Amino acid sequence: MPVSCVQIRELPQHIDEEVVIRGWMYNKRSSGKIHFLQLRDGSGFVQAVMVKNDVAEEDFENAKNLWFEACLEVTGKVRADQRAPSGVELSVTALKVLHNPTEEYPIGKKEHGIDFLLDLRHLWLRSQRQHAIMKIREQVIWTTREYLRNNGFLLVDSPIITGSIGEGASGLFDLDYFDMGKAYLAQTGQLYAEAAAAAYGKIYTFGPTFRAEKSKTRRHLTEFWMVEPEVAFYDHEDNMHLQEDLVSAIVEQVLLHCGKELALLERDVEPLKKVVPPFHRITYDDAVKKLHSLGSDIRYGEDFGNDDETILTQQYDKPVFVECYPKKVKAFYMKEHPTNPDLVLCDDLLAPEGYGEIIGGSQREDDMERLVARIREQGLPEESYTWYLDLRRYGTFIHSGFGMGIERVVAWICGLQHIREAIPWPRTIYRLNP
RNA sequence: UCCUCGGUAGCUCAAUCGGCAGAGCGGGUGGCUGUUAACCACUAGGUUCGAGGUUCAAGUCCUCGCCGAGGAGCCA
Repeated sequence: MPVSCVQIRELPQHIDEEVVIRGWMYNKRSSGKIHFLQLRDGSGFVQAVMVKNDVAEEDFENAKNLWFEACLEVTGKVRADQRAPSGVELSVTALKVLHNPTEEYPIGKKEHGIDFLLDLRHLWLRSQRQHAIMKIREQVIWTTREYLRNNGFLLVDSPIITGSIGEGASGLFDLDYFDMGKAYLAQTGQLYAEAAAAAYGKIYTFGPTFRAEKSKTRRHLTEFWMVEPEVAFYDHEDNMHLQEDLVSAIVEQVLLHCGKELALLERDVEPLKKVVPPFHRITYDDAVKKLHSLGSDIRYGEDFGNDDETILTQQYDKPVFVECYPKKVKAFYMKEHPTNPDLVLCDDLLAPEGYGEIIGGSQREDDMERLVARIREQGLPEESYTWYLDLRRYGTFIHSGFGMGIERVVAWICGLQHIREAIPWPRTIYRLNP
């Protein structure tokens, strides 16, 4: 019977069988007459044990000369072993070296600095830690899509190259677009999402967005992924329900499917287990009062600084909504508060443990007159918004939506120090490669 | 754009008051049949980011520049 090629993940189903696995050797320990080859194939990790007397002399000699990250095809018998972290080991019977590097692998077994690792991001992704983060990122995205699909949302992606501007002229990347002048990389899909909501009711966009702001913090990337649901006939209240439901579903599914990854990241899961609806709520007005009592010098009418966000989230054991900000610090499309014209019907969702804002949402202004007034107030070019105003001209409707930053959610759930580990190829103001 | 900190071996970092530039990991050689960031012995490895200055003497002090990190602002 020919020996079958299997993935490392499947090894427990092949105990006492002889199999072939293909992968990379990420570490090796060796005695004079026994080699321990640590192998990785993307599906899992396993130790291949090579005993001198059990293999051809040439194979044993070849193993001795392997460099880290050598690509191997290993034949061996699968053996249950309590000493192995995964419970199985491979007793090697034959070794085929598919590629043995001739240079030292630059990423060592001890710690490295962040700059060095980011320069080697293409190799760094091979590490167990980065693999765990990518797995959780995938779970976050998958659950988001699944949740929205199961709840009747239609995916209607927005363009990445746009002619008109989104929320304002600042922070946009521009490029030359044939003979049509400047085009811009989208910083939000929201205006398009509103058009899609008028067409199909419950929709969402999901894609990369771009901010050219020179932000230099652990919460910022110049390119990041955002999911933006937009729902016809949802008001501010419905909107927040949707947000807490979605975030809770994401955390629940990560806890359910990514226990190993969270453990590898040494993430304390107790705070995550508390992430169930309803989330805490506080109005902007009350939040300012609370911050004052906690020693902040924030002035009423200002947006929160990062310190304020951190102080505020430390008061709660799960995510907290901050509602109804002053109109003048928020975007033009947010709906005016029904009883206080100085406020808007919006919410920021702040993640606990100091992570801060992961969602920004609002009910949208559906009144044509007020919306035009707001565009003029903020000095925005009215002519850029003609199609957007059509949404108020033809069957205007109550609607709400929000944007959730995927990397910020991943960074929070994984307990990362910096958002740049939450995306495969981070783009920051000083980093364009790899 | 602003504030703070940093740049020393391939990597992570030491180097006291300005007084012989070091360790761990990685590399090389040898040893070891159960290692878990394996261990033990030996060994090679340096334009101390760059330019200028002070000094008998500069990794260390001064000036300028380059690069990076953290934070502020802005935001998801």
